[in-house]
Amino acid sequence: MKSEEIAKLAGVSRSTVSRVVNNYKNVPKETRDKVMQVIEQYNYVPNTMARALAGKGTNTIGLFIVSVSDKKSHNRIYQNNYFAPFVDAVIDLANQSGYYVLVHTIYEKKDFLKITEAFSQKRIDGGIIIGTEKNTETINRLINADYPLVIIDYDFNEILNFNTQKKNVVVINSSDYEGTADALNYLISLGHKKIGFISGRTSTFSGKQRLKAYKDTIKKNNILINDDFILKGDFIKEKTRNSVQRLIDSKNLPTAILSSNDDMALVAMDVFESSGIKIPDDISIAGFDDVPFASQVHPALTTVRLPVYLMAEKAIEFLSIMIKKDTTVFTQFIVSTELVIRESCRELISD
Amino acid sequence: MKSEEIAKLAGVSRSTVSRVVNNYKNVPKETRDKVMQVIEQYNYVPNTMARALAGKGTNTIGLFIVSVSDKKSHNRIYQNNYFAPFVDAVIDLANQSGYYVLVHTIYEKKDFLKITEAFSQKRIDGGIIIGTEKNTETINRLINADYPLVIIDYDFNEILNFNTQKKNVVVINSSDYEGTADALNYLISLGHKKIGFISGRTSTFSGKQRLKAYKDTIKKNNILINDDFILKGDFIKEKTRNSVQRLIDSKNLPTAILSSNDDMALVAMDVFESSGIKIPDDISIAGFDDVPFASQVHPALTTVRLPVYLMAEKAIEFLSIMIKKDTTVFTQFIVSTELVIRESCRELISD
DNA sequence: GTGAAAGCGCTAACAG
DNA sequence: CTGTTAGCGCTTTCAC
Repeated sequence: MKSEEIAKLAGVSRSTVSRVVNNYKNVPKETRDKVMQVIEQYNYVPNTMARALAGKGTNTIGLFIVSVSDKKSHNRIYQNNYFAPFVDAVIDLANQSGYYVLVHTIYEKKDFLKITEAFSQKRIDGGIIIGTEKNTETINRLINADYPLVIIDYDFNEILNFNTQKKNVVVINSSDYEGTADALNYLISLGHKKIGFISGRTSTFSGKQRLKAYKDTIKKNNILINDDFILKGDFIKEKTRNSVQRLIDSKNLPTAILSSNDDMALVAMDVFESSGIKIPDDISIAGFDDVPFASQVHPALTTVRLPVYLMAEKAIEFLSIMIKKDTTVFTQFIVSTELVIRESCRELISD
Repeated sequence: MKSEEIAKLAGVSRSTVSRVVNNYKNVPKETRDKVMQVIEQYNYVPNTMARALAGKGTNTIGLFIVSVSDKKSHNRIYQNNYFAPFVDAVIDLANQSGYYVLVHTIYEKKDFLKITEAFSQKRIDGGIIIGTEKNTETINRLINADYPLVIIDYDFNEILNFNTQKKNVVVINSSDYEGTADALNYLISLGHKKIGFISGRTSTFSGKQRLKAYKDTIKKNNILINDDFILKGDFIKEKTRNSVQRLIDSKNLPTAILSSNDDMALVAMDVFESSGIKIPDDISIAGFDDVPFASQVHPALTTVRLPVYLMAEKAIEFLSIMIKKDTTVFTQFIVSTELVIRESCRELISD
């Protein structure tokens, strides 16, 4: 069923059918109704490929998940507690808004080409990029081409520096700095002074912010920073396991540890308990993200909640606005985190 | 950069460029090399929309997640421990094979149209359908249109009945019946005789099979089936919570319970423990699926592992074969489950 | 072997 | 208001 046939059946031309389909105003109600009836009767849906070729959008958005690492074994998304819920939420929300979603993973530098390709081939009307290690060059090319773009967890200043003209971009970040400070202040209020930190990948905006907030907050409270207490985790479980084990072997433990994310906090809990170190009795642990696991583990993990669903909602919302070209939007949107106190931290009773 | 420009630069016609791009044999190596060089130099990629319009495939597959329910509040995929890993695995694997993936959720009957639409609009070359409540009518229409299709968890006999001609379909199921029997036999070997069952949605093939296996196995072991011990869970957490609570209130507990999936088993554990009923001391519990949670909960859940990743691999593999049209494939593929014994079941010491 | 030309289904500028 | 016409970029007969 093509527009020509509908036209014939309705006794009009293809152009008129097109006008009706695209909701042009200059079609009399009578004609419109006549055409619409035939369209509905035959369940006609215009061919998207032809539409796209002729210059219209494709009604689909791209979701790119980048997880570039030096390692051979990549951190596959299906086993990542942070990506997975976001991905699924985006799909769900986009579909509800009538968009198709093209999802693509990026594990190597050359995969970035897939993003530009998807845009230049008109496969997508707009895109969302999430993940570690965003490629600045690619991002700038996309922005300069004025493709509607939403970037999750990215340094907005980088965009400001590279782009004099404001374009169609929105960056969505969370209050990583404040969230980290909140958690730390909570730990300090519990009487902790020897507070360790498991850092994430600092090539990530949030990873960088959380580490900075840790150092700043510790200093601000007149606590001496002990570099031995800053563990490298890089958001990778295996690496975290090793770092924590080394800390245990050093026989010099902090009384509390804040982790840059829950996945690493959970690993730490596991390693500590295997070594007979009880949580929260012997050491307090807090995380960041509030992944589903966090609340179901024993003891339940105290953590800083990242509103993943809200972030997905905002991403779709902004992208939708940009695609519809009602207005151009260039902004950073910051969602608030929230400290969720559970059972993994205890008050330090000073003698 | 379009084929015409490449043609000009290479000193040939668009047709020749097309032939080179599509790997036609009747192009002399010399010409091919000449064209290829220009293509690579300018990083030319043919426009997929135009290609699709002209009759070629789009190099993208569709992934449809159906979760139809009578309820208003749908069981969103992003919070479903069974769908999420499969979805993510499929995306990952498809991307690795060079496919783009279009993901779509289906929450209402009318959403099924999106599947046929995606195909008829040539948005996708093939599709994978997973989830509850598959719409037989839609599926038959798709099969008869000969669209490459992989269906997860579906009764193959339904397809055999409705389709005399063998078409391009493969159904991927797991050994639900055997897996259930394995778990039950394990429980029986532990000395349990009063074994309850939390059933899933019987509108699902796996849900039906698991229930059937439960009844058969219990009977086969000369144990009387107590209908009070068969709890309705329908793969829904809230429903499960209520069913379990009612069982507790009845004061007549089985000594062990097998759940149709882990999510419900986890809910049951939670409800029991809230009522002061210890696992596995007071009651043994086993699940099905082996979701990531299962191994990290305390006590770790004994369950039947569903090889989700393998299922995703097979789905892509078969779909790929069908799309390439090397051969037509019509078959059912059954992946094996495996009993994973952990800590949630204990031997019943008879006096 | 390779180019010319038609066509995939749709939109948009141009007339009327 | 509405039909006619010319593309969008590619594939594919059909000749040469």
